[in-house]
Amino acid sequence: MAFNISDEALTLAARLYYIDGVSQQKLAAMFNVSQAKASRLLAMARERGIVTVTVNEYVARNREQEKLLIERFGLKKAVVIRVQSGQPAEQARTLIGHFAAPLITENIQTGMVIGLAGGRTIYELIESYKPHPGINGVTVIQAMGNVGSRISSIDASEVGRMLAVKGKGSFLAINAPVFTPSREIRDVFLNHEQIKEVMEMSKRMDVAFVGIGIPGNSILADQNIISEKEIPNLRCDGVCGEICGRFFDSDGNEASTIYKNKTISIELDTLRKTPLVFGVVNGSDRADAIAAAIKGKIINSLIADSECAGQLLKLDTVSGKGRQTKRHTGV
Amino acid sequence: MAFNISDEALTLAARLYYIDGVSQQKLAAMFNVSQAKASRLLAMARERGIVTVTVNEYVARNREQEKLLIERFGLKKAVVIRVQSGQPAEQARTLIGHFAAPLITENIQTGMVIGLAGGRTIYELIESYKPHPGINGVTVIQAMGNVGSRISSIDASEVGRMLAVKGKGSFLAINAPVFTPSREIRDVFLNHEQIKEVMEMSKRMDVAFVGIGIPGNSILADQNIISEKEIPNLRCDGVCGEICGRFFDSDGNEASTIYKNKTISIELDTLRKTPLVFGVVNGSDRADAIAAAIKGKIINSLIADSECAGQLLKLDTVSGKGRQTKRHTGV
DNA sequence: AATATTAATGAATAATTATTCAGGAATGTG
DNA sequence: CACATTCCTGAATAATTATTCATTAATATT
Repeated sequence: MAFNISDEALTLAARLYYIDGVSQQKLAAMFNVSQAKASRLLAMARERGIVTVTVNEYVARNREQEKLLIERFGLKKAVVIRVQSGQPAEQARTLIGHFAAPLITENIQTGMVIGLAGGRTIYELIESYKPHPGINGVTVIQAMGNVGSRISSIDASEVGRMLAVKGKGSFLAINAPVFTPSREIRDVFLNHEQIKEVMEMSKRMDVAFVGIGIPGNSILADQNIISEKEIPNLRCDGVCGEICGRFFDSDGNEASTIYKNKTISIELDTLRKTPLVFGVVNGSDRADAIAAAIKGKIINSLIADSECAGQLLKLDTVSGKGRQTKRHTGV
Repeated sequence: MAFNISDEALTLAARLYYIDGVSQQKLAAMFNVSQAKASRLLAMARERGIVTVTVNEYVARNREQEKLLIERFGLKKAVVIRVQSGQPAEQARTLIGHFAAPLITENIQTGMVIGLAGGRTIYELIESYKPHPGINGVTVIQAMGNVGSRISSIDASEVGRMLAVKGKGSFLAINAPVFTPSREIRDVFLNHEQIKEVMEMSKRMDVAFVGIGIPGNSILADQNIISEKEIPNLRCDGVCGEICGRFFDSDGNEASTIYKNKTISIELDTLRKTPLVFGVVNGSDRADAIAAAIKGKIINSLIADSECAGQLLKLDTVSGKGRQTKRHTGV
């Protein structure tokens, strides 16, 4: 019954299976072992490199665009995942998540403090993230309050929890809504011990991953946290984009909106002081917002799809104004 | 739903599946198709060569031994399949069948007349034989009468039938036992129209595959066609080996035994006139018999395992006598 | 355009492969 | 030597993949 597992034998098994198409069942009969063993032998053959599977290189990243982005926008890091033009957003997000995930692995070490917002692309990213086996403890900070009380898997609190688990670390949640009804209520929350702790810790962030929304399209709009009719007003207020529930103008400075003093989330200034802040984006409708966020130094790195990168690179050069916001006077 | 199947897309799919270990299910979700389609896409990627599976070369044949056999024994063709020493005979036969089968493909063309004996190794050989798709008609001749009336799948009649099917041709059976009780009965069979036809056709054989038995170990002994106590007598008669139920001495000349004139099978002289006659053998107990068959020009080619070939090559050189039969005077 | 023919597709299913689990052999340890 | 531990193993099962089959879409033919 025992079969001394020489490379010779494995090579024969692999040859019969992979080249000649002999099934594991038949292979097992030939070697007088169980099919389970045959499966294991083949796995062993693969491990030992007796079998190699080669796939024509798939060029997942657009290095050219990455280089241009870094040059033109002064980014620290840029990752551009290639997508087909017109590819459904859902697919694009999955691809970004899949191919950008190794970057997370690269940039997260034991002991780090990580700020994390929510959103579908960030979800995919963290979902695909495979921690280095050695990692042993990170601190994940929920970067913004909860968007609605019905928590879905893409919300910051869930995504953060997932990342903390993968990093064998702890998760600091912001147990508060992202928008409060009034400044006073916000202050009540901010003065709460739990939230103060989070805010304190946020100042020690090593890296953060945040999404970038635009008035009409963001996790906030999705969840009807911003009502439809509020959107034109935001535009009037000069809002170009949104990060962690904080709206900013085309220079990347926080805009004066009705939400400004009612927001519970990591502050833009905190992000500005964080060594590495990735904007994680997809879609070709928010190039202005991204440019503004970079200009205002809210983010200094980017994870995006190639369509998005393309739009960004089409903008008037950095010297010029990113301001292309169309002013609406209402709907 | 439709996904224009560019190499690009296939490469992505293949990369995700083969490199990143994404399941077909998930792949299907990513591409918005069914799992069935995912399976088909991957098959397409393999066909198009986007994916290649390489297995370290398994050296199935011992070319060195083949060369030596051809040189030393003056064989036309020799195929030696490597086996591990001590490998169970059953496994050895399967390997011989598997790796020698392409040789059948090579040597069988439409219109040929093929003589075929039975036996386990020949069974494996024919079982593994994959005809060239273009083949369209061969004539398969059962080379020896039936060994017992209980026909098993390894008997010449069954194996012959299988080969005829694969070659899209016809099968000429010998509807008679290999041994008859007397010379007279044999003659009755031989004078039967059906059998005469087979014998006539056998003179036109292009190629034949026959097993080589020894008194104590052959399909005949297995099936108790030769009784246990007859074996010593055969040895006394100078029998060195057996092909198609015909016993021969160490010079490869038919021996005088009680079976000699009671046998219904292709004649040794017919084999001698056949352009290509393969002895199909395995095991290390019949080197003498093989040498004798070659010497007597009953066979001119060989399909064997490396253990068998090794024994054969160990025999005193051709110049010498193959005669190493030990004489027994009884049991 | 109407019809036949071919190709493409996914749901259901069959076939195949990987994994779990429990039992036993081999090996190490007191 | 008794015992614990690890390693192997195959049966059963879970998971995955390939194929069948019926349907629909696309294309060609009249």
